[in-house]
Amino acid sequence: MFNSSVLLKEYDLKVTPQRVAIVEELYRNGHMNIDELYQSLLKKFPSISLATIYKNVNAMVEKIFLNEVKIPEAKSVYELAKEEHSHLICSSCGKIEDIYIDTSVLNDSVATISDFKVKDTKVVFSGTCSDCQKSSK
Amino acid sequence: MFNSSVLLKEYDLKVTPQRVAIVEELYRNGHMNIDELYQSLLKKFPSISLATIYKNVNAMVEKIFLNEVKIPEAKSVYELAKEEHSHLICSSCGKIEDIYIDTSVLNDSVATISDFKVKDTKVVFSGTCSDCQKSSK
DNA sequence: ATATCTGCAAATGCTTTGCAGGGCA
DNA sequence: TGCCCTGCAAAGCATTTGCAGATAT
Repeated sequence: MFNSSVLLKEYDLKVTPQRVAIVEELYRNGHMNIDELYQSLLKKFPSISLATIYKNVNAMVEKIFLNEVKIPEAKSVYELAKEEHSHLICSSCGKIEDIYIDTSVLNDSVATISDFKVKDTKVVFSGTCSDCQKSSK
Repeated sequence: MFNSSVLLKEYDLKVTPQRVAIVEELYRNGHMNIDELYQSLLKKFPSISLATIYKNVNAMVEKIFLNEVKIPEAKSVYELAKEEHSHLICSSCGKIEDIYIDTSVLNDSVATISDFKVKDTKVVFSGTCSDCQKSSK
Protein backbone atom coordinates (compact mmCIF):
# COMPACT_ATOMS: atom_id res chain seq x y z
CA MET A 1 0.00 0.00 0.00
CA PHE A 2 1.08 3.52 -0.74
CA ASN A 3 2.55 5.39 2.21
CA SER A 4 3.73 8.91 1.66
CA SER A 5 5.38 9.34 5.06
CA VAL A 6 7.63 6.38 4.49
CA LEU A 7 8.45 7.69 1.05
CA LEU A 8 9.38 11.11 2.38
CA LYS A 9 11.57 9.62 5.07
CA GLU A 10 13.33 7.40 2.56
CA TYR A 11 14.34 10.52 0.73
CA ASP A 12 15.46 12.38 3.85
CA LEU A 13 12.63 14.84 3.84
CA LYS A 14 10.96 15.73 7.08
CA VAL A 15 7.35 14.62 7.14
CA THR A 16 5.01 17.61 7.23
CA PRO A 17 1.31 17.69 6.46
CA GLN A 18 1.93 19.90 3.44
CA ARG A 19 4.45 17.49 1.99
CA VAL A 20 2.25 14.52 2.64
CA ALA A 21 -0.54 16.31 0.81
CA ILE A 22 1.66 17.10 -2.18
CA VAL A 23 2.72 13.49 -2.50
CA GLU A 24 -0.80 12.20 -2.10
CA GLU A 25 -2.26 14.59 -4.61
CA LEU A 26 0.33 13.53 -7.13
CA TYR A 27 -0.33 9.91 -6.33
CA ARG A 28 -4.02 10.40 -6.94
CA ASN A 29 -3.83 12.60 -9.98
CA GLY A 30 -0.72 11.36 -11.70
CA HIS A 31 0.42 14.65 -13.18
CA MET A 32 -0.09 18.17 -11.90
CA ASN A 33 1.46 21.52 -12.59
CA ILE A 34 2.45 23.94 -9.86
CA ASP A 35 -0.77 25.84 -9.94
CA GLU A 36 -2.97 22.77 -9.89
CA LEU A 37 -1.08 21.55 -6.85
CA TYR A 38 -1.49 24.91 -5.18
CA GLN A 39 -5.22 25.13 -5.89
CA SER A 40 -5.68 21.62 -4.69
CA LEU A 41 -3.73 22.05 -1.45
CA LEU A 42 -5.51 25.30 -0.70
CA LYS A 43 -8.61 23.26 0.07
CA LYS A 44 -6.85 21.43 2.86
CA PHE A 45 -4.56 24.28 3.92
CA PRO A 46 -6.30 27.59 3.30
CA SER A 47 -3.20 29.55 4.23
CA ILE A 48 -0.61 27.49 2.40
CA SER A 49 1.84 29.57 0.45
CA LEU A 50 2.83 29.12 -3.16
CA ALA A 51 6.40 29.43 -1.92
CA THR A 52 5.90 26.28 0.10
CA ILE A 53 4.76 24.42 -2.98
CA TYR A 54 7.76 25.60 -4.93
CA LYS A 55 10.24 24.83 -2.18
CA ASN A 56 8.88 21.35 -1.67
CA VAL A 57 8.50 20.46 -5.30
CA ASN A 58 12.03 21.64 -5.96
CA ALA A 59 13.34 19.69 -3.00
CA MET A 60 11.59 16.55 -4.18
CA VAL A 61 12.85 16.98 -7.71
CA GLU A 62 16.37 17.33 -6.37
CA LYS A 63 16.00 14.13 -4.43
CA ILE A 64 14.86 12.54 -7.70
CA PHE A 65 11.70 11.51 -6.11
CA LEU A 66 9.56 13.71 -8.34
CA ASN A 67 10.12 14.18 -12.05
CA GLU A 68 9.36 17.24 -14.06
CA VAL A 69 7.68 16.48 -17.37
CA LYS A 70 8.08 19.16 -20.01
CA ILE A 71 5.17 19.31 -22.37
CA PRO A 72 4.88 21.03 -25.74
CA GLU A 73 2.79 24.21 -25.46
CA ALA A 74 1.91 23.78 -21.80
CA LYS A 75 3.31 24.22 -18.34
CA SER A 76 5.51 21.51 -16.91
CA VAL A 77 3.83 18.94 -14.74
CA TYR A 78 5.27 16.84 -11.97
CA GLU A 79 4.87 13.14 -11.25
CA LEU A 80 6.13 10.71 -8.67
CA ALA A 81 9.26 8.99 -9.94
CA LYS A 82 8.62 5.48 -11.19
CA GLU A 83 10.00 3.14 -13.80
CA GLU A 84 10.83 4.69 -17.14
CA HIS A 85 7.82 5.40 -19.27
CA SER A 86 6.54 7.72 -21.94
CA HIS A 87 3.70 10.23 -22.04
CA LEU A 88 0.59 10.72 -24.11
CA ILE A 89 -0.65 14.31 -24.24
CA CYS A 90 -4.11 14.98 -25.58
CA SER A 91 -4.04 18.20 -27.59
CA SER A 92 -7.75 18.47 -27.23
CA CYS A 93 -8.43 18.12 -23.49
CA GLY A 94 -4.90 18.40 -22.13
CA LYS A 95 -5.03 15.08 -20.33
CA ILE A 96 -1.71 13.37 -19.71
CA GLU A 97 -1.37 9.61 -19.54
CA ASP A 98 1.57 7.36 -18.87
CA ILE A 99 2.36 4.65 -21.34
CA TYR A 100 4.85 1.86 -20.93
CA ILE A 101 6.47 1.00 -24.23
CA ASP A 102 9.94 -0.20 -25.02
CA THR A 103 12.01 2.64 -26.42
CA SER A 104 15.32 0.83 -26.52
CA VAL A 105 15.09 0.27 -30.27
CA LEU A 106 15.64 3.98 -30.65
CA ASN A 107 18.80 3.86 -28.62
CA ASP A 108 20.07 1.20 -30.97
CA SER A 109 19.29 3.42 -33.95
CA VAL A 110 21.22 6.24 -32.37
CA ALA A 111 24.15 3.98 -31.63
CA THR A 112 24.42 2.85 -35.24
CA ILE A 113 24.58 6.32 -36.75
CA SER A 114 26.24 8.39 -34.06
CA ASP A 115 28.89 8.26 -31.35
CA PHE A 116 26.55 9.79 -28.83
CA LYS A 117 26.20 7.71 -25.66
CA VAL A 118 22.56 7.73 -24.63
CA LYS A 119 21.76 7.72 -20.91
CA ASP A 120 18.13 8.68 -20.97
CA THR A 121 15.37 8.75 -23.56
CA LYS A 122 12.29 10.89 -23.19
CA VAL A 123 9.35 10.37 -25.51
CA VAL A 124 6.25 12.52 -25.62
CA PHE A 125 3.38 11.72 -27.95
CA SER A 126 0.86 14.39 -28.79
CA GLY A 127 -2.48 13.52 -30.28
CA THR A 128 -6.03 12.73 -29.32
CA CYS A 129 -7.09 10.58 -26.39
CA SER A 130 -9.84 8.05 -26.80
CA ASP A 131 -12.43 10.15 -24.96
CA CYS A 132 -11.85 13.10 -27.23
CA GLN A 133 -12.00 10.91 -30.32
CA LYS A 134 -15.45 9.75 -29.25
CA SER A 135 -16.82 13.14 -28.37
CA SER A 136 -15.74 14.68 -31.66
CA LYS A 137 -17.82 12.20 -33.63
CA MET B 1 20.93 28.16 -51.29
CA PHE B 2 19.47 29.43 -48.06
CA ASN B 3 17.58 32.71 -48.36
CA SER B 4 16.05 34.11 -45.24
CA SER B 5 14.12 36.91 -46.95
CA VAL B 6 12.28 34.49 -49.15
CA LEU B 7 11.54 32.35 -46.14
CA LEU B 8 10.13 35.28 -44.19
CA LYS B 9 7.95 36.33 -47.08
CA GLU B 10 6.62 32.83 -47.51
CA TYR B 11 5.39 33.00 -43.98
CA ASP B 12 3.86 36.46 -44.34
CA LEU B 13 6.38 38.18 -42.15
CA LYS B 14 7.71 41.52 -43.20
CA VAL B 15 11.40 41.37 -43.95
CA THR B 16 13.34 43.44 -41.45
CA PRO B 17 17.05 43.34 -40.77
CA GLN B 18 16.40 42.06 -37.25
CA ARG B 19 14.29 39.19 -38.50
CA VAL B 20 16.77 38.29 -41.17
CA ALA B 21 19.44 38.18 -38.51
CA ILE B 22 17.39 35.93 -36.25
CA VAL B 23 16.79 33.49 -39.06
CA GLU B 24 20.39 33.51 -40.15
CA GLU B 25 21.74 33.01 -36.67
CA LEU B 26 19.45 30.04 -36.21
CA TYR B 27 20.47 28.71 -39.57
CA ARG B 28 24.12 28.96 -38.64
CA ASN B 29 23.87 27.71 -35.08
CA GLY B 30 21.05 25.23 -35.28
CA HIS B 31 19.66 25.75 -31.80
CA MET B 32 19.67 28.86 -29.65
CA ASN B 33 17.80 30.01 -26.62
CA ILE B 34 16.37 33.50 -26.30
CA ASP B 35 19.34 34.92 -24.53
CA GLU B 36 21.85 33.46 -26.93
CA LEU B 37 19.92 35.01 -29.78
CA TYR B 38 19.83 38.33 -28.01
CA GLN B 39 23.55 38.34 -27.22
CA SER B 40 24.30 37.35 -30.74
CA LEU B 41 22.12 40.00 -32.38
CA LEU B 42 23.46 42.69 -30.08
CA LYS B 43 26.71 42.52 -32.02
CA LYS B 44 25.00 43.53 -35.23
CA PHE B 45 22.31 45.75 -33.67
CA PRO B 46 23.72 47.33 -30.52
CA SER B 47 20.35 48.83 -29.63
CA ILE B 48 18.14 45.86 -30.37
CA SER B 49 15.62 45.17 -27.68
CA LEU B 50 14.93 41.87 -25.98
CA ALA B 51 11.27 42.61 -26.64
CA THR B 52 11.98 42.52 -30.35
CA ILE B 53 13.53 39.09 -30.01
CA TYR B 54 10.56 37.80 -28.05
CA LYS B 55 8.01 39.30 -30.42
CA ASN B 56 9.70 37.90 -33.47
CA VAL B 57 10.44 34.49 -32.09
CA ASN B 58 6.84 34.20 -30.93
CA ALA B 59 5.56 35.33 -34.31
CA MET B 60 7.75 32.79 -36.08
CA VAL B 61 6.69 30.01 -33.75
CA GLU B 62 3.05 30.86 -34.43
CA LYS B 63 3.66 30.66 -38.15
CA ILE B 64 5.21 27.24 -37.46
CA PHE B 65 8.35 28.34 -39.06
CA LEU B 66 10.37 28.03 -35.85
CA ASN B 67 10.02 25.21 -33.36
CA GLU B 68 10.55 25.42 -29.67
CA VAL B 69 12.53 22.50 -28.29
CA LYS B 70 11.99 21.82 -24.61
CA ILE B 71 15.01 20.34 -22.96
CA PRO B 72 15.31 18.61 -19.59
CA GLU B 73 16.96 20.90 -17.04
CA ALA B 74 17.69 23.73 -19.45
CA LYS B 75 16.04 26.63 -21.18
CA SER B 76 14.08 26.00 -24.32
CA VAL B 77 15.89 26.50 -27.59
CA TYR B 78 14.51 27.39 -31.00
CA GLU B 79 15.29 25.91 -34.38
CA LEU B 80 14.12 26.46 -37.93
CA ALA B 81 11.32 24.07 -38.76
CA LYS B 82 12.46 21.14 -40.86
CA GLU B 83 11.54 17.53 -41.35
CA GLU B 84 10.75 15.61 -38.19
CA HIS B 85 13.79 14.64 -36.22
CA SER B 86 14.96 13.94 -32.71
CA HIS B 87 17.49 15.62 -30.45
CA LEU B 88 20.63 14.58 -28.66
CA ILE B 89 21.46 16.67 -25.59
CA CYS B 90 24.90 16.37 -24.08
CA SER B 91 24.57 16.58 -20.30
CA SER B 92 28.20 17.45 -20.06
CA CYS B 93 28.66 20.38 -22.48
CA GLY B 94 25.06 21.22 -23.24
CA LYS B 95 25.45 20.81 -26.98
CA ILE B 96 22.33 19.95 -28.92
CA GLU B 97 22.42 17.91 -32.11
CA ASP B 98 19.72 16.83 -34.51
CA ILE B 99 19.41 13.17 -35.32
CA TYR B 100 17.25 11.63 -37.98
CA ILE B 101 15.96 8.27 -36.86
CA ASP B 102 12.72 6.53 -37.58
CA THR B 103 10.42 6.76 -34.58
CA SER B 104 7.36 5.25 -36.21
CA VAL B 105 7.89 1.92 -34.46
CA LEU B 106 6.92 3.67 -31.27
CA ASN B 107 3.67 4.86 -32.74
CA ASP B 108 2.89 1.28 -33.63
CA SER B 109 3.57 0.22 -30.06
CA VAL B 110 1.23 2.89 -28.79
CA ALA B 111 -1.46 1.85 -31.24
CA THR B 112 -1.36 -1.76 -30.09
CA ILE B 113 -1.86 -1.04 -26.42
CA SER B 114 -3.91 2.13 -26.40
CA ASP B 115 -6.67 3.97 -28.22
CA PHE B 116 -4.69 7.15 -28.28
CA LYS B 117 -4.30 8.60 -31.79
CA VAL B 118 -0.74 9.88 -32.15
CA LYS B 119 -0.19 12.98 -34.25
CA ASP B 120 3.30 13.91 -33.21
CA THR B 121 6.19 12.17 -31.49
CA LYS B 122 8.97 14.04 -29.77
CA VAL B 123 12.09 12.22 -28.66
CA VAL B 124 14.91 13.71 -26.66
CA PHE B 125 18.00 11.71 -25.80
CA SER B 126 20.23 12.84 -22.98
CA GLY B 127 23.73 11.53 -22.63
CA THR B 128 27.30 12.29 -23.62
CA CYS B 129 28.41 13.56 -26.99
CA SER B 130 31.46 12.12 -28.67
CA ASP B 131 33.66 15.12 -27.85
CA CYS B 132 32.88 14.88 -24.16
CA GLN B 133 33.49 11.14 -24.16
CA LYS B 134 36.97 11.75 -25.52
CA SER B 135 37.87 14.56 -23.19
CA SER B 136 36.80 12.66 -20.09
CA LYS B 137 39.30 9.88 -20.79
C1' DA C 1 0.35 55.66 -47.80
C1' DT C 2 -0.29 52.63 -44.36
C1' DA C 3 0.09 48.75 -41.89
C1' DT C 4 3.56 46.71 -39.45
C1' DC C 5 7.85 46.73 -36.81
C1' DT C 6 11.25 48.51 -33.50
C1' DG C 7 12.95 50.08 -29.09
C1' DC C 8 11.89 51.83 -24.81
C1' DA C 9 9.64 51.71 -20.50
C1' DA C 10 6.31 49.90 -17.73
C1' DA C 11 3.55 46.12 -16.44
C1' DT C 12 2.77 41.39 -15.61
C1' DG C 13 3.78 36.76 -14.12
C1' DC C 14 6.37 33.22 -12.34
C1' DT C 15 9.85 31.67 -9.16
C1' DT C 16 13.13 32.36 -5.49
C1' DT C 17 14.83 34.31 -1.23
C1' DG C 18 15.10 36.02 3.67
C1' DC C 19 13.23 36.02 7.79
C1' DA C 20 10.44 35.26 12.08
C1' DG C 21 7.62 32.10 14.22
C1' DG C 22 6.17 27.22 14.61
C1' DG C 23 6.58 22.14 14.22
C1' DC C 24 8.90 17.63 13.62
C1' DA C 25 12.45 14.36 15.23
C1' DT D 1 16.20 21.17 22.17
C1' DG D 2 17.68 22.04 17.66
C1' DC D 3 17.16 22.04 13.06
C1' DC D 4 14.09 22.23 9.50
C1' DC D 5 9.70 23.90 7.63
C1' DT D 6 5.98 27.22 6.83
C1' DG D 7 3.95 31.53 5.46
C1' DC D 8 4.57 36.13 4.45
C1' DA D 9 6.60 39.82 2.07
C1' DA D 10 9.97 41.38 -0.86
C1' DA D 11 13.19 40.59 -4.40
C1' DG D 12 14.55 38.70 -8.78
C1' DC D 13 13.96 37.13 -13.45
C1' DA D 14 11.53 36.25 -17.64
C1' DT D 15 8.16 37.61 -20.71
C1' DT D 16 4.54 40.63 -22.47
C1' DT D 17 2.36 44.94 -23.45
C1' DG D 18 1.53 49.86 -24.96
C1' DC D 19 3.10 53.45 -27.30
C1' DA D 20 5.50 56.80 -30.41
C1' DG D 21 8.51 57.05 -33.99
C1' DA D 22 10.63 54.52 -37.88
C1' DT D 23 10.45 51.22 -41.77
C1' DA D 24 8.95 47.86 -45.33
C1' DT D 25 5.84 47.07 -49.12
